[in-house]
Amino acid sequence: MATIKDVAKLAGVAVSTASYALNQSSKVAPQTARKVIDAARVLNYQKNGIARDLKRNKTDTILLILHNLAGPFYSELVRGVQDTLQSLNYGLIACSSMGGRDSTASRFLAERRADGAIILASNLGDQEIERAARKDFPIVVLDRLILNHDSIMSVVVDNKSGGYEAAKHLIDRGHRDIAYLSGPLDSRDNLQRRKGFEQAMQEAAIPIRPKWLLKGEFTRQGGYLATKMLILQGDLPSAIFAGNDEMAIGAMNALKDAGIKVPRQISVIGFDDIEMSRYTTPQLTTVSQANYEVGSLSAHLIYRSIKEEIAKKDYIMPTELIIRDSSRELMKEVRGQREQV
Amino acid sequence: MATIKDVAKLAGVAVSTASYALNQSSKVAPQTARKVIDAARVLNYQKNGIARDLKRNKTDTILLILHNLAGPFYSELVRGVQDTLQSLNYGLIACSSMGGRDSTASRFLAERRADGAIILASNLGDQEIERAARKDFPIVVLDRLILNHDSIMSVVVDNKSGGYEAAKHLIDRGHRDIAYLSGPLDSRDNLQRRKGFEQAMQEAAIPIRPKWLLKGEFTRQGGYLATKMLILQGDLPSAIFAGNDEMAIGAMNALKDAGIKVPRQISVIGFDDIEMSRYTTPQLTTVSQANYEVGSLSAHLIYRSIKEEIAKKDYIMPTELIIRDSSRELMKEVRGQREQV
DNA sequence: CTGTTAGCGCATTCAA
DNA sequence: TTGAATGCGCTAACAG
Repeated sequence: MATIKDVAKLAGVAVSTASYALNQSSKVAPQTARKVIDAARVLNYQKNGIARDLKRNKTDTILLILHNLAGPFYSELVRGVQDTLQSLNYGLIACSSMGGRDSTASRFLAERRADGAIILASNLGDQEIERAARKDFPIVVLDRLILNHDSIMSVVVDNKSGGYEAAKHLIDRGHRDIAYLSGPLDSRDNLQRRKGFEQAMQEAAIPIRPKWLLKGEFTRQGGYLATKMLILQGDLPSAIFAGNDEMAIGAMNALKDAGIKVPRQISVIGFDDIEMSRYTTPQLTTVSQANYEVGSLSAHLIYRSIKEEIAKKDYIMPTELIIRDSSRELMKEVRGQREQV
Repeated sequence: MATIKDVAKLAGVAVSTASYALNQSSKVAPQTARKVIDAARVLNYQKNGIARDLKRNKTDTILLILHNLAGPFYSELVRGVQDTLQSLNYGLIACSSMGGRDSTASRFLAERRADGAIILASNLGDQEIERAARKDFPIVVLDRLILNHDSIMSVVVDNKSGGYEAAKHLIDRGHRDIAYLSGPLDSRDNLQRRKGFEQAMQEAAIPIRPKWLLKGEFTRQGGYLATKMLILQGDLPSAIFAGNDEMAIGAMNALKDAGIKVPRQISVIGFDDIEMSRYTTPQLTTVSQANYEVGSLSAHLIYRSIKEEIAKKDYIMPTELIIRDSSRELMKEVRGQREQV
């Protein structure tokens, strides 16, 4: 590997001159620059980015930490981050936090191989994140609230209000027997969504039946199994509110397998508005989050933190109910029937 | 930021001793090590990974280059890479090649910020890849064939045979009027798939009608628009072979919008077996690639190249036809009707 | 405009 | 077993 020294030597100039020339500094005469550039080409010189980072003490790169690089994740969110950082002239690298303390994410976080990080990985401990964040290494967390830390900003979706809207949508259409398909209990998202659900039920004075509170781990399979159980129980609700779309899809699969028609016999509603939710049969009613905006905002926050133009602040983003075909008005006769039970 | 110097000072030892202690070397007395570890904890010391990389001249990290981090990409492939590298104790970072020479991918490639790269990004030039690859920076390319370079290995899917199988499947079921929905003309994948299609047509002595050769850029929208055009043309084929699933989905949407039933009135077949292909209505017949294996193999190849246990070699992976519901036997009466045309 | 020089933080060699 | 010294490749302050 040719180094800048070799280039300087071949061009017959000092290393610093070569460096200036290679970095398009105006301090160097055009002809000298020419010589340097030529020498670099001849030697097929490529700057060593690592040495550069070490010296400059910055990388112009932001780290995006996902639980699993192989998805499913919010592609709109990533797109928001990607577009924004590109326009700010920052690089973006993504890595996974799978594997605990040995994960690439943990390594990069601890060893500070970027200028900041955006984290969407619930398996990373708050503590680890808090230890990594500093003034010169701001972090935006997307899936949790970490307050009281000067260099950590939280951007969260208003899950509670989203959950409320979703539940209200069902209630307004005559549903009273509603099951909630829960995600992991340690997930903030899940908790908030459920709180919104509970609030709507309470306002409508509908008691929540424990046997219609199921667990599905936010996965398609989890939703499938939980719904299977629900079906086996015999006493089906008239609607299922799934804590996320993946589980809702699993639930619809289970219902389909059991010959139960959605939405004719049972309504299903999800949360997230993942792309697939437009391609299920029937199309899934769900709650949408402004994911692109979340991503873009996160990138801006990191950027402005680095440039120290910003005081720490946290954000709560609104949600929007997307009504599609998997939910519908409870039929009158069924309503009557059910009330007899 | 505390550096190793601070740790050494606090522990009352030399920097080298601190370094050894921190790296679990056996050259240091247990009690000395203890002191160092404690000092590190007190100072909340975190090693500077960049300095370490510079000194060691390696990063223990592999770079995965995707055209667009925000997908859609082959998640099974990424999973294969991810799992394998993790088991080999290598880190994985992913970045996008969007933005041409300013992209993070180009920077990382040129500045060699990793120990090797796996590339699945057709917008990167062969030349750029060739310039980056060296003995100590092996590259695996997945979407193209680059031979004659000692440090570049190609792992490609047998697209031609896949295209042949898909076309044959249609032909065997009585279809003769088949449109081919093409991806970007500079895409090797697309070209090979089409070649397979042409071969099958030729063997069956079916002429290829230029007006049924459409372009869709491998995107859903591209497939949608191309199919819209096809419909407007008036003379519909009895089957559409889309160069990838995204376009096939776009095509099915266009057909649905026009009230044309799949597969009753027209068969559709895709390529890739993306996850969504199981969730379309009807489910999409397509060609599957062993993506997990491709990813895993690529990771192994990089690893073994780094460890210099390997001679350069290229791989062609087989495909498999996945028959679902979007394709079916051409009805006899239609067959007759068509033959009159 | 150009050259000399001092580190960036760390791992590692060589002496002690 | 420990410590002093060196250099990875680069940038940037400073001096000329």
